[in-house]
Order: sequence, then structure tokens, then C-alpha cells
Amino acid sequence: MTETASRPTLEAVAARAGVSRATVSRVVNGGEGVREPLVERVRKAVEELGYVPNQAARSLVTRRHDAVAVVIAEPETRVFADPFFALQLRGISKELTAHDSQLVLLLTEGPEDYARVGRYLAGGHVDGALVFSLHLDDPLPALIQGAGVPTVFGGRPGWADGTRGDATTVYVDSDNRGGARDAVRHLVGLGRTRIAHITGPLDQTSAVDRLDGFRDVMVDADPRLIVEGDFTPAGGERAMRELLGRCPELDAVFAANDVSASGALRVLRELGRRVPEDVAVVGFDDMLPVAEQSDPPLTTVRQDIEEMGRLMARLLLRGLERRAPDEPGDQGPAGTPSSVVLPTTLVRRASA
Amino acid sequence: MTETASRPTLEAVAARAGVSRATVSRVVNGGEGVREPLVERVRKAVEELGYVPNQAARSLVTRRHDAVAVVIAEPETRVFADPFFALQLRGISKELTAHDSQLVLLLTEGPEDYARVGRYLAGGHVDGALVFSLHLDDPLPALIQGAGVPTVFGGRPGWADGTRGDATTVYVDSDNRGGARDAVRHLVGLGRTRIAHITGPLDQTSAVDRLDGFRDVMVDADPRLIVEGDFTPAGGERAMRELLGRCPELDAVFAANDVSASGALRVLRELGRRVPEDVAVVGFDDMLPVAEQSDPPLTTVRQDIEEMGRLMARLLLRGLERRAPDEPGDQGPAGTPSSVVLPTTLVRRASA
DNA sequence: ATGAAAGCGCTAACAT
DNA sequence: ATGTTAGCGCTTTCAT
Repeated sequence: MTETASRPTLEAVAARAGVSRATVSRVVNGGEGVREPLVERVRKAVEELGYVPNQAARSLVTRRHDAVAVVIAEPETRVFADPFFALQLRGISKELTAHDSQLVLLLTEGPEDYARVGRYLAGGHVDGALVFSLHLDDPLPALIQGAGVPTVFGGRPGWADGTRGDATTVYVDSDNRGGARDAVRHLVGLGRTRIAHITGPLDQTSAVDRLDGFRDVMVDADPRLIVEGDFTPAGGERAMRELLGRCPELDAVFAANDVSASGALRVLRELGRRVPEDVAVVGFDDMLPVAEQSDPPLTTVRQDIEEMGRLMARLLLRGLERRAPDEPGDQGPAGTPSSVVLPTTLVRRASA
Repeated sequence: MTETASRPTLEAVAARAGVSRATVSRVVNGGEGVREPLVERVRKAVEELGYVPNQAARSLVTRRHDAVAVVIAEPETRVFADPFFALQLRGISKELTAHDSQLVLLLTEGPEDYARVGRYLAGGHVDGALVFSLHLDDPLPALIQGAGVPTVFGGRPGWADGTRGDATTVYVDSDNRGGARDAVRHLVGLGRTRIAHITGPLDQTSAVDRLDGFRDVMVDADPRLIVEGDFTPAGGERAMRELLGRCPELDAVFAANDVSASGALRVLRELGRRVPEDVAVVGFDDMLPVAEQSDPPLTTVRQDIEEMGRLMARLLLRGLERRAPDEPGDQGPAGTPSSVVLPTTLVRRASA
């Protein structure tokens, strides 16, 4: 706990440099249209006084905050079950930093926090919001879009159906469906015929999209070969046992993410099934600590999570630039960035 | 991207309610000293207009921000190698939320970002800072303490030696040394005599403290039984091979964290050593996804990471309250919270 | 108990 | 090119 000294103001700097406040302001904000000798004098005064602009005062007049909110609604497990968000945050942080914007993190534990988030966003503290909309039925995203804050979503929100031309909702997502297709096609290419799927929680679009991808390839898949998981190791274990019970002769499994694949792997090992000889396994995510360290290492679908974060931030900032600095109302589709779906790549390791 | 409507001001609410701005302000800030009928009228006007206070304007006069910066300096790996920070953030977020404070996340990729962080903190955007000081030689913490912002550190900073009475630096840490002692004593209690230690990176106080704890019990430990790791699975593997090469007859290993323990486990399995029969293994952290899912499940030292985060925030906020709302200068040791070291507990599972 | 008025520190017209 | 000035929206004395 150190002391809070009262900071020098523009006024003080102006006095010291023997110029007006306006001139100091100009210098501080880039020095356009100020002659060199004056710039010099002001810089010196700023330096000597240790002047730092008061952001509150500045925001009050500019109505800009150089801050972006990141909203993560996750009642429980997942935030720390996998490093997904940490990576995404990293990407976001890098991009925001490059644009001198700050990252305000809004974590919610449940619906009781939503009002607070809505209030904050509506309160005009930030220039925009990056929102992770995980569950189909979650009211938060809608609430946020209602708050009148420019927003980019991480992952396709439930109401955006992925068809082109949906200009009102901007999101960044991986090509979950295409990635799943690649994974399943890989298994087919290996000569596997009884291919099972452990899904994610089907109230999340990523899980639904991966299931759709699975179905794209296995057009008339035996319904017994599809079991709902929940993106956790325990869920993967449970699902694997279920599958084996239903259909002992299966020869491949596509798990909707790496951690559930690791659970499946554990069950297969326990039951003496060799991987990949008896059962080939493919995951999704390429979460390194999981995929690379599992036994055997996991063949999986890689998505560049950090890049997704970076892109979300970039899209938001670009949209912010486009709108007139002060003018309310958006610029229409012309200036509005549209959603981006990033490609995935299959990473071959030992499990399939 | 939704449109940004221009928000109603205090003035507008006052007009609508037929009162002065001052009265509206009083109602909005708790309604002390305003008679019921008026309070009612104002509340109604606020509701109808959807008024939300402009925080910039408020901060400009109150000099409070109701925001706290969380600074995480982590060039690379660790932030996403384990869920440590996610948990800590969660704890911090919960506590801040309860006090209506916002969390501003400052991530740094390297020393080139330090100036930016320093500037931000010095700029008076936040009421205080929560700083994770991971490396002994990191200049960031000092820089921050110099910025004149009330700060609480996560993990003992290198310069704080842990002796009582160091009132200038406030930190929250686990009892790394005590926890390590418990772990090693447990192994001794199991009858193990050739106990090895895989340390963490010794430029971090947590790793040093755990090593000290190990030495407290193994007073004259064979130096060959101590190998430096780096808190990663790969480091754990490397260290385990090294140990086995140096001293094949070892019968126990205390790894400085769970992920390096999991690496060690993998090597032991690969080399046909049974755990715990041939070699007992104890980790540190009780990182559930790792400790519980490893094979065999890991006996480890649990620290309540989320609680650490919560406590950091609580300490900071308490310190903030103590100082006069506006008055510069701190209140001296009397009002200054002091550091807290949280106890750890040994969790017995199958590995030792 | 309520209102009037004075700024908080800054930017952005507008004047010079 | 530089200075002057009028607010941005709010809280907070100080009157009433």
C-alpha cells in the first residue's frame, strides 16, 4: 500500500511551460500543429512534473474510453477445466494493447450477475464488448445487444444461424462443422466403419456444429453410436462406457473435444482396448497439455484459439473506428465488419 | 454492432422529476436526506428515462474509480499451462463484484509492456492494483510500487523475506514451505528414505519456499536427489529421468507442483517403476484436472487458490477504505492490512 | 430537506 | 500557430 500523490494537471504543465492549456493538450495528443520549440518546452514540463492525463476528464469530453469489456458467462467448471479462455484472453489482450485499449474483465457466476453486467455496459464505461456466448438459452447476449454497446461474440450465438447476410450479429468462430467433418473423414479413410461420437453439451453451438459435421459424413449413423458428453474428462469416461455397452464392436470414436477424448482414452485403456489398433480416437481443440500428453498422444482438430481472440478484438476496434467518433447510430452494413469463421486443421498423432 | 444511443443525464432526470440535479444525485447515491415522496418521484424518472450515471463524470469529481487493475506478468507458458490464474481471477472477481468494483486486466508479454502498465497505473485509472509477481528478478513489481498505487501482491515477492513486520509490502501467499514439509513428512512416515525433490523454477519464491520446506525435513539430503524443474510436465519428465539416472534406488519423489508430478509419473510408468509400491509420489497444488485424473491419482498439497484471489481483493479494498476518501498519503501501519499466508492441507490419494 | 452554483481536468470550437 | 472559452455530467459545499 503506497501513497496516492495528487497528480499535476494540464494547467500546471501549461504554467510551467509558459503556454496555454490548449497547446499542452495538443502536444500530449500527438503534437499536431504546434511548432517544434514549443513542443520541446511542453515535453520538458510534462517530464519534469511527471504529468499523466486524467482519463476521466478526457473521457468526459471525448466520450471515448479506450477500454473494451470482455464478458465471460460461465457458471462453473469450464473456465478452469481447460485453458481455452486464457488463450483467448491472451489474443484479445495483445490486440487491444496494440491499440492502446484496456481490457475490463466481467466474469459472471450466474444470472444474478447479469443485471450488473447490463448496467455496466449501458453505463458507457467502455467503447465496446467482447462476449462469450456459450449457452443457447443464455439471456445475457441478448441483454448485452440491448444495452446499445458495439459487440462481437466469441463463438456463434444461438440465434445466428450461420447463413450469410446476418449483419446484425458479429461473431468469430472456428469452423466446427468443417473440422468435425475432417476428423470423421480421417477415421473413414483409416478404414473404420463403426465410428462413434461423443458430443459436447448440446446447448452450445460448438457442440451442435461438431455433431452436424459428424452427421455430414456419417449420413445414416446408428443413433446408438452418438452419446452426449459435456466437454469434461468425466463426461468422456461416462460416454465411452455407455458407447461400449451399447455397441462393443465400435472401432473408432470422435470426441467433441480433447478433454473428453482423454476420458475416453482412459476407459479404453482400462478395458484393454488398444488405441489405435482396436479403437481409433480423434479429439477436437488441440489443447496442447491434453492432446500431446495423453497416452497415446491425440490426433485432433486444431483451432487457433489465440487468433480467435485477436480477431474478435480487431473486428470490434475496426467497427469502432468506422462509426463517427461521436455521432450516435451505426454506419449501416457498409462499415460493419461481418462475422468470421476460422479454418481448422487436422493434427495427426498416434491415436488415429 | 449495435447503435450507441446518447444517454440521458442527471439534468434530464431532474427536469422530469421536477427537482434539482442535486436531489437526483442524492437519490442516485443512496437517497440519504431526501424525503420519501421525492425519492419516489426521482426513482420513477430514473426508471422511465433509463438513466445510468456517467462514470467518467463521477470519477472526475470523486476521484474514485471503483476499478482495480490485475496485473499478470507472464511471458509465456504458465498462464495457460495450468488453470492457476483462472481460479485466482475468479476469486478476485467475486470479491470485487461484491464491492461493486470492476476488474481491469493487464497482461504483459514481456518487459516491453512494462512502461505501458506503469503509465496506466500512474494515470489514476484504478483505485488499486493486484499484482502477480512471479519472478525474483522481475522489475515490474518495483515499478508498480513506485507508481504510487495501493497494491497487493499475489505470492511473496522476492524482496519480502517473510519475516513479520514488513509492513510496506502486502501479499497473499500459500504456506509453501509448510506444505512442502507436510508432503515430505508424509513420505517419511511411509517409511521412505531416499526421497527426491523436483523443484520449480528457482527464480520464483514459491519454488524456493517449497525447496526450503523439503530441506527442513531432509536436513542432510543428498544433493543428487534435488533436480530443478520448471513447473511443466516436460520439465517433470526430464527431471525424473535425471534423478533415476543419478540415483536409481530412490523410493519417493516430491514434485513442486502437480503438473511436473504428472510428468514424473509418466516416466516412472514408462520405466516400469510401480507407483506407489516402488516409488511414492507427492505433488503440490491439487490442481484437480491433473491430480485427480493422473494415473495413479496424485497425493498432493492443496492450496485454496480461489480463496487466495478473494483475499487479495479483500485486503486491497480494505486498505482503500481505510485511507481517507480523498486525502493523499496513507494512514500508516495502523490502517494498513498486513500480508496473509494461507495454510495448506495434504490430500491423500493413491500415489503416496 | 432542497436548491444554486462552483468546479473536477480535459478537449474542441472559435478567435486571434 | 497559439490562446480563449465553453462546456462534458457529476458531486458537493453553501445557502435557503
